[in-house]
Amino acid sequence: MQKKLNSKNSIGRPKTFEKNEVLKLAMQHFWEHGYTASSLDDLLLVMGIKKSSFYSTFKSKKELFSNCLALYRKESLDYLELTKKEIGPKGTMLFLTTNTIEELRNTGKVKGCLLVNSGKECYNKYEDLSHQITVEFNFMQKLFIGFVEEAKELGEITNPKEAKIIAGRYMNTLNGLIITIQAGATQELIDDVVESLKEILE
Amino acid sequence: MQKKLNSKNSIGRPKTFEKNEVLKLAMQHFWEHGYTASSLDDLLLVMGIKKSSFYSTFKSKKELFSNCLALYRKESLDYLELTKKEIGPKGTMLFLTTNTIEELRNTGKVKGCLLVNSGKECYNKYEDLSHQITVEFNFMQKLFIGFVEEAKELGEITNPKEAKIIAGRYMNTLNGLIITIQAGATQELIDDVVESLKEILE
DNA sequence: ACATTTTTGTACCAATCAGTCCAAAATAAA
DNA sequence: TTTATTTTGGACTGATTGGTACAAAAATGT
Repeated sequence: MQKKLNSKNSIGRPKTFEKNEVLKLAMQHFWEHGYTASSLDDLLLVMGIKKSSFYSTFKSKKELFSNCLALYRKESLDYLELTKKEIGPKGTMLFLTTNTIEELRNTGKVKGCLLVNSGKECYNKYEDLSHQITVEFNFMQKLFIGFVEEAKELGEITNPKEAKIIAGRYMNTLNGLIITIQAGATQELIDDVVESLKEILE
Repeated sequence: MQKKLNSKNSIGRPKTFEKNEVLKLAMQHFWEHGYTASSLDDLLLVMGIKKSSFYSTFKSKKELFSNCLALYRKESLDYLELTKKEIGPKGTMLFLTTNTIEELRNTGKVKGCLLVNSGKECYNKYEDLSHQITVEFNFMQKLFIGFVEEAKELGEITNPKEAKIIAGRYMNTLNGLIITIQAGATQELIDDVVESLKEILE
C-alpha cells in the first residue's frame, strides 16, 4: 500500500505521506470548518494518516493550524500574483468579488478568507495565533496596496485617493460582503455591495 | 438566601431567579465568547443557577442561545430607537462607529454585533439558528433603512442614492470594520475605514 | 540472518462536553 | 402536621476532546 517515498537514503520505516501534501488537505478542512470545529479525528481522516504519524510530524493541532495559516497566505499571494499577470491588478481584485458571488451561487455558501475567519475566531483567545494572523493579514494588505498602485500606473484606477486608502476600503468592503452574506442578507443587499466594490476601484 | 419571588400565588418551592434576568447574563456571555465556546458550565456560573434549574427553565443550550438572539435584537432596536430620539438618526449611526473605536481603545478588543458574529459561526452549521439569524438581521437592516430615510428628510444626509443602498453600505462597512480590527489591521487602516463610514452618510 | 532505526497502528488517558436522574429542600394548601 | 407541588443540588452518563505510550511493522546497514 505504502509507496517508497524514501527510495533514496533515509534509514528506518518509510513515511507513507508527504508533509506538504497532508498540510494542504488540513488547510482545506480548516478553511471550511474553522479551527475549533475541526476535531483532530476529522483532520486525521481528511489527511489520511494516523494519530502517531500526525504527532511525530506536527507538534500539536495548534502548530498544524499555524502551518496552515502560513501556507494559506503563501498560496494566496502566489495565486494572486499569477492572476495579476493574466488579467491585471484591477481585474484580479474584481475577480475576487465575482468569484465570491459565484461560490455563493454554486454552493449556497461562501468560505471567506481563512485569515479573516481565523482572526474572528482566535482574536483575544489564542495570543500566539492572533499575532501570526495579524502578520499574515498585513502581508495581504501590502499586496493589495501594490495592486492598486500598479492599477493606477496602468490607468485602470483613476480615483485620486492614496493607494493604501483605496486598498483598505476594498479589503474592508470585500470582507464585509462575506459576513453580510453569512448573516443572511438579501440578494438585493448583496448586489449593491458588489456595486460599491466596483465603485471603490474606479 | 433565596428571595421570595413568588410571594403571591404559585405553589411549590419558589424559584431563586428570574428567567429574563439570567437570560440577559447568558446573552452577555454568548456575545463575548460565541456560541460553541460558551460551555454550559460557564453559562451556569455566569447565570448563577444550577444545571437542573437550567434545564427546567430552558430546553437546551441551543434554545437558550435562540432566546438570547431574540433578546439581543429586541434590546438593540430599543436602544437605537431611544438614542435616535436623543441625537437623531445620523448621529446614532455615527455613534455606533465611534463607540466601536472607543471599545477598542478601552478594552483592546471589539465584540462586534452578536447577530453578525453568530451568522459567521452558525452559517451552514445549525440550520434553525441560521434561519433565525437571517430574520433578526433583516430586522436590523429595516431599522437602518428607516434611519437613513429619516436622516434624508431631516437633511442630515444629502447623498441622492436610495436609502436602502446607503443603509446597506453603512452596515457592510461597519461590519467590515469590526472584522478588519479583529484581523489585526493597523490603526491607519482602521482610521480610514472610519472616515469612509462618515463619507457614506454624507 | 540480525541489529538498528524510524514509522505506524492501536489502546489508552484525563478532561470536558451537553444532558439526565432523583432525592432533598422549600413552599402552599389541607 | 401532613400532603401536594415545584425547584434545587449534585451525582451520574455516554460521547468526544486533544494528546500519550508502546509494541509491531518496515525499511537500511552489517
